[in-house]
Amino acid sequence: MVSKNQRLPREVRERQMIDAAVRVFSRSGYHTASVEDVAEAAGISKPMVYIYLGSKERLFTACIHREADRVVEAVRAAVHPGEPPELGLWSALRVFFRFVADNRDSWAVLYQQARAQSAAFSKEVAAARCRVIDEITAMVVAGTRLPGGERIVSERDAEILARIAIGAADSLIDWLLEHPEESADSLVERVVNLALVGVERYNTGDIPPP
Amino acid sequence: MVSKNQRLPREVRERQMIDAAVRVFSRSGYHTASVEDVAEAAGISKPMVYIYLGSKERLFTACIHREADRVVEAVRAAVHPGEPPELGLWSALRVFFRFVADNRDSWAVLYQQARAQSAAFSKEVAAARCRVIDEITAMVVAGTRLPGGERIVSERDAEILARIAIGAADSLIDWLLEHPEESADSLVERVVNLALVGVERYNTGDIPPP
Amino acid sequence: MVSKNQRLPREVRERQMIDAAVRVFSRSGYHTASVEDVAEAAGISKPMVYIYLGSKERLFTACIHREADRVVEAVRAAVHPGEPPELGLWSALRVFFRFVADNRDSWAVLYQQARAQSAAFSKEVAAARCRVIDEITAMVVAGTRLPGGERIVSERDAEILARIAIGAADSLIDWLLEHPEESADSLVERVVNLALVGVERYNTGDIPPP
Amino acid sequence: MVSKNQRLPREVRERQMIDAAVRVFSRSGYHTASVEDVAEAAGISKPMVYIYLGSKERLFTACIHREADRVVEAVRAAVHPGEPPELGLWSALRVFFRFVADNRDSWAVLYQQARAQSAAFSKEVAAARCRVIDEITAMVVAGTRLPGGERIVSERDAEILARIAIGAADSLIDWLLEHPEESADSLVERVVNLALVGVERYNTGDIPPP
DNA sequence: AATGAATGAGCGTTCATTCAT
DNA sequence: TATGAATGAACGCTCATTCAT
Repeated sequence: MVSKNQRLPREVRERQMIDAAVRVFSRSGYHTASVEDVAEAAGISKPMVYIYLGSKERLFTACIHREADRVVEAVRAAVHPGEPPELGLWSALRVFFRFVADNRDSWAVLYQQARAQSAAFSKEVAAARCRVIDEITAMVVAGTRLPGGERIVSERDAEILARIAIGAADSLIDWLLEHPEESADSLVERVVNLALVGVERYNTGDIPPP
Repeated sequence: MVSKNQRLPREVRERQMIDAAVRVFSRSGYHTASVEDVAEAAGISKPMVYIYLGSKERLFTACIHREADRVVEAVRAAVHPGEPPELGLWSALRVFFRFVADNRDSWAVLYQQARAQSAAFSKEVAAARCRVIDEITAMVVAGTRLPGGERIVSERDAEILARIAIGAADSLIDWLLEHPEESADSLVERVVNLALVGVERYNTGDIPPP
Repeated sequence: MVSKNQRLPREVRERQMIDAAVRVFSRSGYHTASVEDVAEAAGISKPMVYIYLGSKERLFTACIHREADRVVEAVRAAVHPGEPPELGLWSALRVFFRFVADNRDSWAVLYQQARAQSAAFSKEVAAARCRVIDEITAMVVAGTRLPGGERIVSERDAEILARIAIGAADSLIDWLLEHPEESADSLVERVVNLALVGVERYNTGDIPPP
Repeated sequence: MVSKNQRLPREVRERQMIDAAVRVFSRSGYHTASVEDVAEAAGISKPMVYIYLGSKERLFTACIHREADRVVEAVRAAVHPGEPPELGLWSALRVFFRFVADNRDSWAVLYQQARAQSAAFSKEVAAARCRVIDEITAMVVAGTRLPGGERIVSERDAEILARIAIGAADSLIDWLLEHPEESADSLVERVVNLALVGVERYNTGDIPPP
């Protein structure tokens, strides 16, 4: 660990703190984790957290903001403008799943911890979470447009699909943890295949439309 | 409000407490809610909670157990033995979605709160949550069997489908809260239609297999 | 254990309670023991204690009174009026030691517990303890009178001797507990012999008067 | 009173706390005294006690350790290596009595409070108390050796003598409290004289060997 | 810039005590 | 007579937060 009492530029210190906070909040939960725990994990003293971030709540908010930025960025980077939209939808979903699988701490803070706290906890937290949802929705909208540009799913349905994707990703993370022999990619493969199986069965008349 | 200091049999009081606890834990989160809050919501004094349930943790565990029982029971009741399995799958899923939508507090405690607390919080809580997942998995397994009895999805894939259903239901609950004009049933309708749209597009070649 | 809900005369119930209380207070200490513990040990319900004794403090006081009576009685019974006083002193001391050794719970409540509570705990407790001290003092006074009736130790010195006897008995009880192979009688034998050794050494000049 | 919120080095504060705790525990008893009481007596706030000492039990243990050190040190300092053992015994006893008389709070905590708590309270407390007993026993052993070096009392009897000394000192402290006109020294004088009286009477045949 | 020292406020828990039956 | 049901009050302990250096 780095030696104590180092003078570091504010920006660096702040990143250290948020890194530590994401890790700690993810593993212990927002309330169980103490500010002391975070400071210790960041290798600094408690008052530093207050000097830089102001309060535990603001520290948590900062975590949410940064992690929301990271997901949004990852998803955006996966949608290539020139690409045929359908492929874009699938590859973007793959990127999103992979992000969730590869950044469990980030996701746990952003999604599970943020939701478990009282809804009125912070308007800002809700807003940041919304940005992620909106981004995924936008991705779905883009990916479900026909080549000609017409929509085949309404805005509202796109939202629903986005939520399903998010919920599925969140829920499957637990499953991944319990099955270490699977990877994020193999999981996506399975999900896609399952969709195709469904399609097949409809085609063959195995499944009657409900 | 009923007059205080009523002498009620233990069984009744205990149910009142758990009812109140589910409500309070769901809205404030496990750590934010104090035992006093729960007692007040149940119309009794704090020591009663300890006399009957022993500790905050045991109170929470009791909530999880009871709510897990309720979901499992609801899903089981929806699977009718004589029915063709495919219909069974759809109707059972519908029942599950409706349960989640109609019992937001129960679900929030059972799923969101239970997950947000550190995994080591209580073995029992994890076990109770598992029972729900297993039940849904069993339902999916039953519903994805061909009429002849052969399986078309592996055990593992059935688990994945169950998780997707759970995650989707959980995630869509937020969406329902933000769209009060929709009902659980109309939501399920949308989800089913979206699935069919996907099928259509595959059939027409709009969507290439990924 | 006796069957519950028996109607017993007050006197009997009260004795049961005090018996139980002495046992419980002695083993757990006054504050650590709860009224519930005492009630349970007596095979009755908590409110009974309050109906009969009124409060925890009064229950404790009752214990002290009864046990003080018992010591006083035991010591008195050991002092036979006709007996030459010197023999009386020794035999009474022996009786006192034996009582302490044979009634550890009583003594622990009467002496150790009563002293450890704040001095202002109860005037009555102090008074009851005083009765024991006074009784032992009287015994010492009687035992240190010359055959002719003249005193060889002052009232004040008799008090001191009594205190020494009490303190020694109390302190040696621990020693007895740690040496189960010794009995109260063998211990008294040792103490007496030690006194004689001291005398011998004075006589032979081994020990210079301090 | 000193102004609040003084920043003092840990070592100093810790001593203040233990000083206050000894005083408070001695006067109110371990259970009756609250940590708040101790904090107040030390002129600090409650959390400080926990930051430095960790728990009420550890605070009490710290008191026992420190006071045991003090008695042991006092007794050791009184035994001068060159001195003839017999004189050593008497002077060391005198020092011990004086210590007990001059440090009533210390003694009450070390002996009375420590004993009144359930034996299972803390192994450490029992161990610390043992150190005192052992020290006094060693002193008695040293003081009852003949000039030539031979023993005249067995190890076991030395232990008994030590217990008697301790018990007598403890018991006589109450007597001293009730007779403020006496001092520790005058009390020791009385005790020694009483021993001599006994010797005289044996010599003159007034007291028959029991 | 950085931290050891310090505290106000609150929570989980217990217990002596009372009420209603 | 006897008890299950119920509570007010207090205590041990923690933690977010601030002050003084």
